Amino acid sequence: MQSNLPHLQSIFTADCVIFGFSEGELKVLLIERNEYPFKEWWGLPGFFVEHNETIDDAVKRILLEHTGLKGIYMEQLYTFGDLQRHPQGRIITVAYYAMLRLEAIGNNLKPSTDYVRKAQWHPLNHLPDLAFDHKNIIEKSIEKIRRKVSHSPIAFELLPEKFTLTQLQQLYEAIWDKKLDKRNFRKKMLKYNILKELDEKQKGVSYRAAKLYKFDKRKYNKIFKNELNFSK
Amino acid sequence: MQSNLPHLQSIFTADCVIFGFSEGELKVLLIERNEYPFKEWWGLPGFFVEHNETIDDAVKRILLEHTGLKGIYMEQLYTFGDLQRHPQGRIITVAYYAMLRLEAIGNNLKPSTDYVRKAQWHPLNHLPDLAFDHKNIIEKSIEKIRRKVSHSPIAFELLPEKFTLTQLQQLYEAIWDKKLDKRNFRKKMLKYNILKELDEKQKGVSYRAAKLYKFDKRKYNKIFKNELNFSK
DNA sequence: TCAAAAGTGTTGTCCGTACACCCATGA
DNA sequence: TCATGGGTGTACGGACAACACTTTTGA
Repeated sequence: MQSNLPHLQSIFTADCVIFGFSEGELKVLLIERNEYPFKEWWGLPGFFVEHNETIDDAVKRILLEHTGLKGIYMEQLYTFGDLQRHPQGRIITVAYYAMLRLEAIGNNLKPSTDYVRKAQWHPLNHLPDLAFDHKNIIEKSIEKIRRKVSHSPIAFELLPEKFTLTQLQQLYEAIWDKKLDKRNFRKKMLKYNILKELDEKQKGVSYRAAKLYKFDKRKYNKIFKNELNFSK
Repeated sequence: MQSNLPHLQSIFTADCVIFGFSEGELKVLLIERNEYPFKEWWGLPGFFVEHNETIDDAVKRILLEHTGLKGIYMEQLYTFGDLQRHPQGRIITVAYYAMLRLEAIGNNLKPSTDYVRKAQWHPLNHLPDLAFDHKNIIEKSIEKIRRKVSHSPIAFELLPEKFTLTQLQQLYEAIWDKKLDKRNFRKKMLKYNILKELDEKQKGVSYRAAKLYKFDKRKYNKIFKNELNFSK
C-alpha cells in the first residue's frame, strides 16, 4: 500500500425514523426545521455525519441533539441518493430507524440545537408535507418494520413495559393495518411462551380490568435461536 | 428555501457482491486490483460514485467497467462506514448485491479499466484475503440472501434457464448449508406451481436423465402477491 | 342493570417432516 | 449387469383459521 495517496472524506447525512405507538396508532417523530433548506418545514431528525464518528454513533448524536432522546438503539434502513433529493447538491443520506416506548417519553422532547425548533410525534396516517425525500424514507421504514415484525418480537419495543394482550393485539393491527381474531391471537402469543403473566391488573378503566403481561426477553433468547412468525 | 447555500457533493464509493452457482457451490465475483490502495489484492468490484449519477446507476457502470457484465439488476445491501475501513480517510461505501446465471458468463469476464487486472469467480468457502472490509461485506451479503431466499424465488436467478430439480435442490442446500430431503423438497417446490415442466431431458449424463424445468415468472406473479417460504 | 371489554375451545384443513424402495440409463 | 442418480407415497403431528358466548367490572 502507498502512503502518498490523497486524503478523502465522505460528506453525507444520516436521518432517523423513530416510531412510537399510542392511542391505538403508530406515530413518527418529526422535527420542525429552523434552518435552510426547508426552514419551517417538518422533517426527520437528521444532519451531517462528522469525519471522525461512525454512522451508528452519528445517528445517536443527531437524535439526541434534535430531540433530547438518549440511548436509543437504531438500525440502518437504506441509503438514499437521488440526484434531486437535496437542494444543495447530490448529498446522500443513510437512514436509520427505531421503535420505542412512547409513553415513557411523551412530549418531553427537548432539542438542544438551533437547527431545530421543536420535536413532535405525528400519526403516520396524517403526516404534514415533509422536507427532502423524507416521506419516501418513512414509507420504506414502514415496509421494513412490517417485514421485521414477522420474524422477531420487536413490536414489544413499542409498548409499555407492562401491557395487556389487547394492547399488544392493537399494536399488531396498527402495523399490519388489518383486524386480527382475538382468540387466535392470544393462543398464538401465549404459545410462544415469551410473555410473563403478572399478578397485576389494568387500572382506571370502567370495565373489567385486563391482566398485565411483560415481554420475557430471557425466555425469548433461550427458546428461539432463529425465527418466529407474527404475521398471520 | 434559499439559493445562496453552499453547494455540496457526497464523496463515497459503491461495491458489488455478485453471486454465482456452479459445481454445486456458491461463488462470488472478485477483481484483482491494479491500483493503490491494496494494489494486487483481491477485492469486490467497486469505485467512486460520480456526482451526477444515482447510486443504482453507479454500481451498474462500475460492474461493467470492472468485469464487462452488463444489465445486471442489483439491490442495495447496506452502507459501511467504519472509520478504519479505507486507508485514505473515512470513505463510506454503499454495497449492492446480485445473483446471476454463472454458466451464461463463465470466465468471459473483461475489465475495461486500468484499475482492474482481471475478474474471476471464487468459491465462497475459499476466499483469498480481501481489500478493505470486503470480507465483512460478503458475509453480510450471504446473510441477506439467506433471508431473502426464504421469502421470494430469487434462487432461480442463479440457475440456468432450464434446470433439473436436483440442481435446484443443490442450490438451496448450498445457500442453507444443509441437506434437504429429496421427496419433500420436490413436493414443496411443485406444489407452489411456479415451475414449468419441459418436454426436454438432461443430456450428456451417464445415468438416467432428469426432466428439465423452467421458472415460470408469469405464474409466480399471478399466484403470489405476498410471500413464500423456501427455508424448511 | 347496563355497557364495555375480558376471557375462553373446538373443529377442519393444510403444511411440514420422516422415511425406503424401484426405475431408467449409459458405460 | 452394474453404478448412478431419478423419481415416487404415506402417515403423523403441529399450526392456522373460522367461529360466539359467558364473565367481570365500574358507572
